[in-house]
Amino acid sequence: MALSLLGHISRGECKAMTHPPTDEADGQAADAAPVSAATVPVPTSAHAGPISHAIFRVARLHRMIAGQLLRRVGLYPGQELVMMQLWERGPQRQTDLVRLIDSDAATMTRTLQRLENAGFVRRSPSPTDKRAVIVEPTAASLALRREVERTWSDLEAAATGSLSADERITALDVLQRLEHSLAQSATALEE
Amino acid sequence: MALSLLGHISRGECKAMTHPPTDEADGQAADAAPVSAATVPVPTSAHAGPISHAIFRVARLHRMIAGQLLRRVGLYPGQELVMMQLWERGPQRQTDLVRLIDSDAATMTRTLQRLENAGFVRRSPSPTDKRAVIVEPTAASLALRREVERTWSDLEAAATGSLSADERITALDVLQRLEHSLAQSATALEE
DNA sequence: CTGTTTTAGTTGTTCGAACAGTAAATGCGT
DNA sequence: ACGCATTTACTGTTCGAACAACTAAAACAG
Repeated sequence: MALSLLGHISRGECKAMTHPPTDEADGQAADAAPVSAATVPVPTSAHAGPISHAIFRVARLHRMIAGQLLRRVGLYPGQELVMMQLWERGPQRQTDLVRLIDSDAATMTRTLQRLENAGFVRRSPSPTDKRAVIVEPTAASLALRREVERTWSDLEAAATGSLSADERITALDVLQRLEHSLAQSATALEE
Repeated sequence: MALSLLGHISRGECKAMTHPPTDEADGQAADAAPVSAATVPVPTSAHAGPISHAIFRVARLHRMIAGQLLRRVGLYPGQELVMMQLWERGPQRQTDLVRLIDSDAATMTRTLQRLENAGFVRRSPSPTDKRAVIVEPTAASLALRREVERTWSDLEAAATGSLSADERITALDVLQRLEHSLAQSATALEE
């Protein structure tokens, strides 16, 4: 059963979102405003934080679809980011990748070990810095590049497919406002 | 170093998003349209899918902050969703929780085992269905409820703190459009 | 009633994410 | 030149997420 993709849609009351694409379109207004009764399986969290909850759902769906698309290419989510950096910027130290991808050194180490085992990456000690490891994409990995790029455009299409040009601009604006807001909170949380 | 929170902000070139809220507002047009030079550390993925990439970043920040807030309460991200369902709806079978949270049966099993070890949940065999396990919140867990609810409102504030009422409405609308779009794609990907 | 299918839950495995701790090399100030 | 903080990378651990395979019980069909 898993999440099986669109598992989150399976809460039956979310009418306009059931699999048969029969009646659609009116979906978003319908299940947001009314809040319905207490009988509706709207997760508790929706009361407390509608936008947080929406972010959560969008994020999960987005990640899920990305995972499905990447699976076809033979990568796990996250690995594609590393490969794209390597393809675009060439050989680098792990630290550089960590900074660019904005990831964790530990995660990067293990992800690169897996990419190395998969044959997509070669790692060699840096001649100038005995601590550093230089990472570079293998020739074999180059065959993936097109597929990964197509995956990204597929993913973008999945997210924005039913949006007009104006809506996409609005979406980007909203997302950046949210990011800005979250980033501010993150700084506050830090010290 | 980890992600250290706001690690992703540390790429200095992302002007309109640096901590000092000095010049903001113009952000989305600035780093989306021009694409700048090739020297800017805008992740490769941003070219291919600006909205996808924005979703990804918002999702990560959101999850990161949620993790920080939940840590104070003694829960891991995801566990709070289970507890909230239990608090609001009382004893349930695992399957019900899986459907409500929209999670995975395997994940639910292990999450509940951990919550049981932490003393927040009690699990007992169902008297009517020998397959099922009834899960209920412990008395000890009730002390958490307020804190978790405060966590959710804190998280909502973190995401929407710098947004006006109108912007929040727009944000919710956008997120629901994105969800709808992604959900549609998910169905297409399924069969 | 018997045989098949569906449902509920568990376990195993492989991922990334995050935190802590470690070791080695580098760099910097005195 | 020495000492000390920083940088770089790795390991261990615990999470959730996702997939596969499996058991046992229930529901269903004939």
